[in-house]
Amino acid sequence: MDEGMSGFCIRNGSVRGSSGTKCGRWNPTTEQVKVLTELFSSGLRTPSTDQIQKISTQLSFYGKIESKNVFYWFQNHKARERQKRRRRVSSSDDDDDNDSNKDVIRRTNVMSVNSSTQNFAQVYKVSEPKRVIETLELFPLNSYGEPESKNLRVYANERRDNMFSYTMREQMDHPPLDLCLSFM
Amino acid sequence: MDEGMSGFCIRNGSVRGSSGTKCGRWNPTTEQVKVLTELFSSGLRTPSTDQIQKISTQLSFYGKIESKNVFYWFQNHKARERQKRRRRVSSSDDDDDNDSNKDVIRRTNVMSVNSSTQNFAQVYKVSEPKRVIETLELFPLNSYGEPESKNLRVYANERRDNMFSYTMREQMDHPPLDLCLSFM
DNA sequence: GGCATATGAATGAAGG
DNA sequence: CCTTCATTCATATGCC
Repeated sequence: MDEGMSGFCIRNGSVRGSSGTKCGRWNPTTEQVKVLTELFSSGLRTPSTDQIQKISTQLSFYGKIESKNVFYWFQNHKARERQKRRRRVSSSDDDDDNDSNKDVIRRTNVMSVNSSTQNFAQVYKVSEPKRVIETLELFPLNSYGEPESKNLRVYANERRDNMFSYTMREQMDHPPLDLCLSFM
Repeated sequence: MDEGMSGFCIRNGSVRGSSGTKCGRWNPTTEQVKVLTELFSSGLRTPSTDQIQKISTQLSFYGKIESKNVFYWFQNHKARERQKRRRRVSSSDDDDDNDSNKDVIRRTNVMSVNSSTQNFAQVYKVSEPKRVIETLELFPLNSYGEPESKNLRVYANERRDNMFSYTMREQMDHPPLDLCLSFM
């Protein structure tokens, strides 16, 4: 409804090219897609608002991007993967569309954190002033068997592999930007 | 979960999409969306069951609709408006935006409505929070995206014939408030 | 140039 | 209210 036809791009007279600055809808750069894809394959499927923000901020280095783009990207990517599986499977093979692990990343943790991690708007629930600072729990990745991570103040290099210590060395020619996607 | 599908592929009258009017889920007509949007921008956020019922009844004139559709519409609209707000806080850039409900009338397919000008006896519970209602501004008939001459606020008397006159006369037991909705 | 596919964006419907 | 899933719409892009 609002934007109607996704045309927020008020065509400033310099677009419509065929490269880069297209207006209208987000056009991810190769690097952005790459990072997003890696995050996804690491198990991140439904990033929290916080994560979205961080990812977005990091990716903005490669080009214009907004939080919602990240949000949609994950939504779509997940949905399509499932859809594909759904379509092609149905063979009732062993492959039973095990998507139940969708919450593999979140669930269990994110929600319980308070402090700055309010989800979209936990504001109304101004009840507990409990701990203020805590550290967000890292997402469990492929194992939830880490319930004891009380001291989750883990950082990039210390993590298993669900975290990208992106230090683009290769094709990088931009500022540091070590993308430590340990967000959350 | 008992509603089942209620799917009715209805009329193509002025359904938004351009493609096949899929059935299965409610596909609001532009008029319905318009009214809902106006109600929302007037301050209505969480209509009571009673209001939902009435709104639904009135909107059924424009096409199939059920109470639950109205209910969901408000829930979603409100939630998304909020999310949009939240998300908007990142993106370093000064992404100026029409955060206001610029509500574009998607297709403006102002079909000729057999305007029966029903009396939209709507119970606008002038409850606590907002009370911004007075008269809804008319919309630019069949033009969209064009500059709204600040002053084209037309009122009831000027309405053509597809306008609802919110005049709660019947079950009214609250302040005046005549909501003049102009449809297309 | 249209048609086919990929994918960004939107939103109805639930679940919790 | 908050989060998520399923569908669908709208474009961009690639192929012929």
